[in-house]
Amino acid sequence: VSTAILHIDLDAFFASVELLERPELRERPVVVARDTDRSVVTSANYPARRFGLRSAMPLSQAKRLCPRVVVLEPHMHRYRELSRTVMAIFRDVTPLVEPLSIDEAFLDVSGAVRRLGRPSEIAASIRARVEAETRLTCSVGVASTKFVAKLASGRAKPDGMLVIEPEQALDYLHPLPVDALWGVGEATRGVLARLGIRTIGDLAATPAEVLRRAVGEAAGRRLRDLAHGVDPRPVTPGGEEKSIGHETTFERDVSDPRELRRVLLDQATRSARRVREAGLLARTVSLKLRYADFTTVTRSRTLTEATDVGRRVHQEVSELLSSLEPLRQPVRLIGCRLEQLTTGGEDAALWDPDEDWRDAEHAVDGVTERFGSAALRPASLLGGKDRAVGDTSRYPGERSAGRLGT
DNA sequence: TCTGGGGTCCTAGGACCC
DNA sequence: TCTGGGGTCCTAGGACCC
Repeated sequence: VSTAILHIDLDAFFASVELLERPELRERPVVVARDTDRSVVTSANYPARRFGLRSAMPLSQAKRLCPRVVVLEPHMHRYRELSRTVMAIFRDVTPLVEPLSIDEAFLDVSGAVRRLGRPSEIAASIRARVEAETRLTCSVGVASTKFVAKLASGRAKPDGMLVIEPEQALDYLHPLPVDALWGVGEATRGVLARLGIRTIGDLAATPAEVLRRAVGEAAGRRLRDLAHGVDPRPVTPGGEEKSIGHETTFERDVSDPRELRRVLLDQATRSARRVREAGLLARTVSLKLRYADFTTVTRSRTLTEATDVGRRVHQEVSELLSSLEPLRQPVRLIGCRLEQLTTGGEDAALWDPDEDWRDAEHAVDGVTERFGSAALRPASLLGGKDRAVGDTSRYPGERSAGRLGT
């Protein structure tokens, strides 16, 4: 086994991208977040981290900890664009690139060693290229397994590199707290702590059966393996997405069912469009609701016939909402997700999203996208065309369709 | 402190099939 | 007539990651 897996992670990615255009703010504490009462920090630069600001922290708390913090609005399209640039640099080195998220990836460079030198040299040249072409810094962990490489890149931050040779791995791992492991968060850490398991070394010394009872079959085995430095997962590029969806947290809790269905229509339309653009169809539609007290419920339904039509999705998700009515509390968040994506949708390359008038159902999606849900009132645009499709005379709030499981 | 939005994976129970 | 065990699908919920 060679030490040829790289984990590369852009440093404070969103904040760094914003600072490209606001260099005068570099030394000041900066976070990226939508500036609303219920926002959380999505990225904090290093000066902000000195005040204890972290991503996922409520913005209100961040402002309390650091009143002079500068809040910058996110620009997802820029991040996506720079992400593509950086991933392309990685793919120049090897086709074995597995993006983990918008700002990090695993690379298996074992096949590039003869051509490009030792993994640490490859890592150094990638770091130089990323900085030269994007003015962003990244950190690289080099190891013989994915999870040790990921731990190493975290340790190398910011703007650094750390190589962990296979024979050093266990000495490196065992003193670390259990939640350093990928897949151990707050809940699992609590469960393990009650068993006296605090470090990865403790974990390695725990009998498999004890672990299985504590955290379940799959997690138990995985934790034990990782604690022994065992991680056979290969770097695998690509992979189809398994679900597509959108969710919205309201600035103020909402009780009005018409308002909820308006938001659902927008989410259903956008989700279905993304499914179409991927040339896929969705078999399962699911609704997510978070009440004022933060309890969250989901309802889902698997269709007999997969769909990529926004109106169809909206109809399902609206009926799922009906099954929860009357709502026990005002709603804080609502979301719509499409799962069980299958191929068989029309090839996205064959149609132009702006000319999506192949049939009346997709036409309805097009109208919704262009003119908003108000355009769907039978009186305005769609009366005749709509009825031609059948069963689409409903619009948000018109009726409460409680019919399920037919 | 008071909790976003995008996801993935796992568990558990029940239905159903062989 | 009563009962086994394994596998898959569906649904709901939850942990976790960035």
